[in-house]
Formats: sequence, structure tokens, C-alpha cells
Amino acid sequence: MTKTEKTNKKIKATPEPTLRRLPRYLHLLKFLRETGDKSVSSTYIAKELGFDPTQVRKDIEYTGIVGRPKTGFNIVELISSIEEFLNWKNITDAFLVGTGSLGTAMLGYGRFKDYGLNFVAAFDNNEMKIGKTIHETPVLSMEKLVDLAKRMHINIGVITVPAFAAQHSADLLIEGGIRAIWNFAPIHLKVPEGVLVENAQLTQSLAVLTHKLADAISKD
Amino acid sequence: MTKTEKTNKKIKATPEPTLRRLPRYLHLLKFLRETGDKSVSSTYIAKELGFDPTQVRKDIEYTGIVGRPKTGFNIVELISSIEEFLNWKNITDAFLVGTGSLGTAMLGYGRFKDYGLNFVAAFDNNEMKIGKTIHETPVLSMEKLVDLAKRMHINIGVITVPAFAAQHSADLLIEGGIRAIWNFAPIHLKVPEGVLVENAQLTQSLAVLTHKLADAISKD
DNA sequence: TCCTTATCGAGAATTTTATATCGAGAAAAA
DNA sequence: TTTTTCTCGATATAAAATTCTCGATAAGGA
Ligand SMILES: NC(=O)c1ccc[n+]([C@@H]2O[C@H](COP(=O)([O-])OP(=O)(O)OC[C@H]3O[C@@H](n4cnc5c(N)ncnc54)[C@H](O)[C@@H]3O)[C@@H](O)[C@H]2O)c1
Ligand SMILES: NC(=O)c1ccc[n+]([C@@H]2O[C@H](COP(=O)([O-])OP(=O)(O)OC[C@H]3O[C@@H](n4cnc5c(N)ncnc54)[C@H](O)[C@@H]3O)[C@@H](O)[C@H]2O)c1
Repeated sequence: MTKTEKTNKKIKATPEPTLRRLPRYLHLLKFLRETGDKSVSSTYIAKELGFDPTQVRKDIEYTGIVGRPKTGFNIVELISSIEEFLNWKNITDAFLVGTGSLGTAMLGYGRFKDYGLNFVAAFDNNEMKIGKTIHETPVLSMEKLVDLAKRMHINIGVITVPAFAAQHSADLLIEGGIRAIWNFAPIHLKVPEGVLVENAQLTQSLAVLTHKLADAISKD
Repeated sequence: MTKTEKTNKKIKATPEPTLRRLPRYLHLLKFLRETGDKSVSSTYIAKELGFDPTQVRKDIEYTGIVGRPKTGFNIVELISSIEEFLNWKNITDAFLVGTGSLGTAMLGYGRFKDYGLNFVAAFDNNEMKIGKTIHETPVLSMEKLVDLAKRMHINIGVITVPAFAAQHSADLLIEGGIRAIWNFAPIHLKVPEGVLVENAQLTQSLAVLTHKLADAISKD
């Protein structure tokens, strides 16, 4: 990947649209790997997912892999390259705050390790939940969050508390030295510079759907 | 014919980035409404959410409302305008397929009505779940899906089954006449033209976070 | 009344992202 | 071997999205 230095261009940050497409390639590639295929072309991926082949090639280029004419990309290598690029090969320990219905669902979802995430502890302010474990992850009191985050050098915090409690949860996570927050609460978190926030707000996705549907229906 | 149609159509489709930002404005606006404020400027919204003021104005323009110099936009009107635009004022009946941990969490989330969505029935192939209700939504057998969707004229289907079952679920929903699918399974659904698919894949959001975090840490 | 200030909204400019074109190279077929 | 076919990847072009500029206008004083 140092090969890109030959042009001496300044390294540009990966576009977010590209980052969002990479997992989709990954899902398809893993499926293809099962079928025994050895290589795949950008043309094929594009047709399968409804993208433009050039776009697929450009996206793949960011991960640092090179293909070969006529055959395309080696599937195993490409999977590895994307996972490496997204840092999904190093499993990162994470805290989850708010063990309600969504938080519980996430703790129960065994596949996050495939995406580089490992929940080592969950936190809640509900006395009934503290001390129990949810799918093998212990639920601890909020009082323990800051110290434990510091001690364990946790980098990622997931927020699944109600909106009114989200900012406070974020503040605690940041006090504990967290670097990145995956926020599911429908609220804009205020964080100091250097702390990453990714909003996984379902309402954003839903807005696209409902607006387009209303638009489509109105054209009937 | 199509040419004149095109030139006559002055209404351009709303950019997806705009659609995704609108719910974020909405959350802030509802908060401001509680505080008793009557109006808000694009400048304020932008500063609060970290956007550009012009972008906020352009986004708002799509919803059809006009502001006034010096004061900005009437908060109540603006909320109404956005909700109308996203079609969140007309509650749309929806089916949910797959009552596992994520599906259950969604059925239990009482706020989807605020976003125009009402789950009238859920479906699963697990005999243990059929016949029960989850947060007042009945869980029915998959056999009943197609007919019931037709009879009730359901437009939206939510897929929360494992990846391997997602395409089949989508096929049934489409057979039942559904127009839009909100897909949570990590797979690309193949659907006929005219059927909308919105992927709410958490992994896409997570990819952005993990890549940026790795990037930031590597720069320390 | 006049002045200052904050804001909208239209259009231009810029940046970012997506798509088209095409030469070169590898594989398969002739 | 030679030809055909397919794909990569570099570059060019187009489209989309964002940001800048600025005149007009309303509100709140001076
Ligand atoms: N459930 C869904 O399908 C869904 C969908 C979209 C968005 N969300 C959002 O995700 C978040 C969680 O939703 P949910 O349905 O799981 O809610 P929930 O009410 O089921 O769970 C919230 C949890 O947070 C805990 N909590 C409350 N205040 C706290 C505090 N100050 N400190 C620590 N813990 C606290 C509660 O004890 C509870 O366990 C909400 O912000 C919601 O808007 C949920
Ligand atoms: N739980 C999470 O936090 C999470 C996170 C990211 C993505 N997802 C995705 O969401 C989907 C659901 O996840 P989950 O954790 O709720 O899974 P789950 O295993 O808890 O639930 C799946 C449900 O689907 C039902 N089902 C299975 N096959 C079916 C079929 N053919 N027809 C009808 N119903 C069927 C099962 O009976 C079960 O109730 C998966 O695709 C998963 O990848 C979940």
C-alpha cells in the first residue's frame, strides 16, 4: 500500500459513501467464497449490487489491493483487504450503555466480532439490571463506567439509552477516555474535538424510505 | 414525449443526504419547541448540529416552507413542514418479518408512530412464537403473510430475519403487494422495479466508525 | 425616522462523488 | 501462434452536493 506514494499525491481521506459500500461488497464476497469461486470482477460485483463497475474498482482501490486483467480480484485476498482496511481484523473492546430492548438485541447479536467489535461490559442505571449478565456480557452500575473505561483503555462506546440520557452517557464515556461513540439515540451529541461520533439513527434511514414511498404513490 | 415530460418536471428529486438530515433537524426542533422558542434561524440549527447554514436553508427549502429575514423559521410550522414532507403525519401500516431480538426491540419501540410507522402484524416461522403477541402486535405464521398483505393493502415491510431467509421474506412481501422494504439483514435484496429497498444495515454505519477510529489512532 | 444587525434566498463557485472512455494486459479460443 | 474477449486502472468528463457571495428585507434600537 506504499505503492500509492509513487504519484506523490497527498493521501485523501476515504469518502464516506465508499466506506458504506465496502461492507456490502464484503457480504457478497463472503457468500461467493462459500460457493468456491476463486476470483471476481468489479463488473460482476457491480451488476450484483446495482452499482457502476468503475465505482466498485475505485472503492476497492482504496483498500490497497490490485486486480488483474481478465480475471478480476482474488476473493480471499479482497475480503482480507477490506477487513483490514475497516480494521475489522483487530477486535476492539467496547462498552455499551443502556441495556433496554435495543441494547439487549445488540448484546445478543453474536456477529459483531465479525465486524471488529467485542462488548466487554454493559452499563445501566436500572438497579434491576445491574449485576446480571446479558448474553454473557456483565451489566454494571454507571458509577463504574469512567474508571473501568480508563483502566481497560476502551476506545469505543455504544449508546442505546433514551435520548434524554444520551448526552450524559456520552460525557461519562469521554471522561473515561473513549475515542469513538456509536450513537443510537435520536439526539445530536456534543463532544470535544478528536472524539468521533457516528449516528446510527434509524429514523434517518426511515426518512428516506417514507419520503420516497410517498413520492412513488403520489405518482400512481 | 419523454423529453417534454422531463422539461416540464421542475420538481427534482430530493437528495438523499438532505432526507437523512431532515430527521436530525426535527429532533432539535422538537426540543426547541419544548423550551418555548417561537422561531429559529438556519444559522442556529447549523451551529448546533455542525452543518453549514446554507445547507440547512437548502434542505428546509425542499420541504416547501419559507422563512423570514432576521428571525428565521417558525418552529411549529417548520416541524409540521418536515413531518409532512417525510409523510410522517399519515401513519402507514407495516408488517415486520422476523421476531428475533432485533424484531422484538423494534416492535417494543413505541415511538415509530412518531415516524409514521405502525406495525399491525409480525411474522415468523418459529412455531413457538406464532400466536403470541409482542408488545400488542400479533405474531402470525408466514403462510398468512401474502394474503393478509393483499387484503390490508400493506405498503411497507420490515425485514429482521437472518440473512439466509431475507430474500425469501422479501419475495413474499412483494407477492403480497408491498411497495417498500426496510431491510436489516446484511444482504442485497433483489426486487422488481418499482419496489423500494432501504438498507438499514448497521454494519455500514459501523464501518465508517471503525475505519475513522483506526485512522485517527494511527495518527497519534 | 434612520441606522445597525441578522437572516433569508437566489445564483455562482467550489468541492466531492459518480460515470465514461480507452489503452494495456491476461486468459481463453481459434 | 494469433485472435478474440474480458477486465483493470489511469484519465477525462459529468453530475451531485456543498459552500460562498451578495442583494433584499425584517426587526430592534439609536
Ligand atoms: N428499540 C428500537 O427499536 C429503537 C429504534 C430506534 C431508536 N431507538 C433508540 O435507541 C435508544 C434505546 O431504545 P430502547 O428501545 O432500547 O429503549 P429502552 O427504554 O428499552 O432502554 C433504555 C435503557 O436505558 C437505561 N437508562 C435510562 N436512563 C439511563 C441513564 N441515565 N443511564 C444509564 N442507563 C439508562 C434504561 O434502564 C433502559 O435499560 C433510544 O434512544 C431510542 O430512541 C430504539
Ligand atoms: N440483533 C442485532 O443487534 C443486529 C445487528 C445488526 C444486524 N442484525 C440483523 O438483523 C437480522 C435479525 O437479527 P436478530 O439478532 O434479531 O436475529 P434472531 O436470530 O434473534 O432473529 C431472527 C428471527 O427470524 C426468524 N426466522 C428465521 N428464519 C425465518 C424464515 N425463513 N421466515 C420467517 N422468520 C424466520 C427466527 O425465528 C427469529 O425469530 C439479521 O439479519 C441480523 O444480521 C441484527
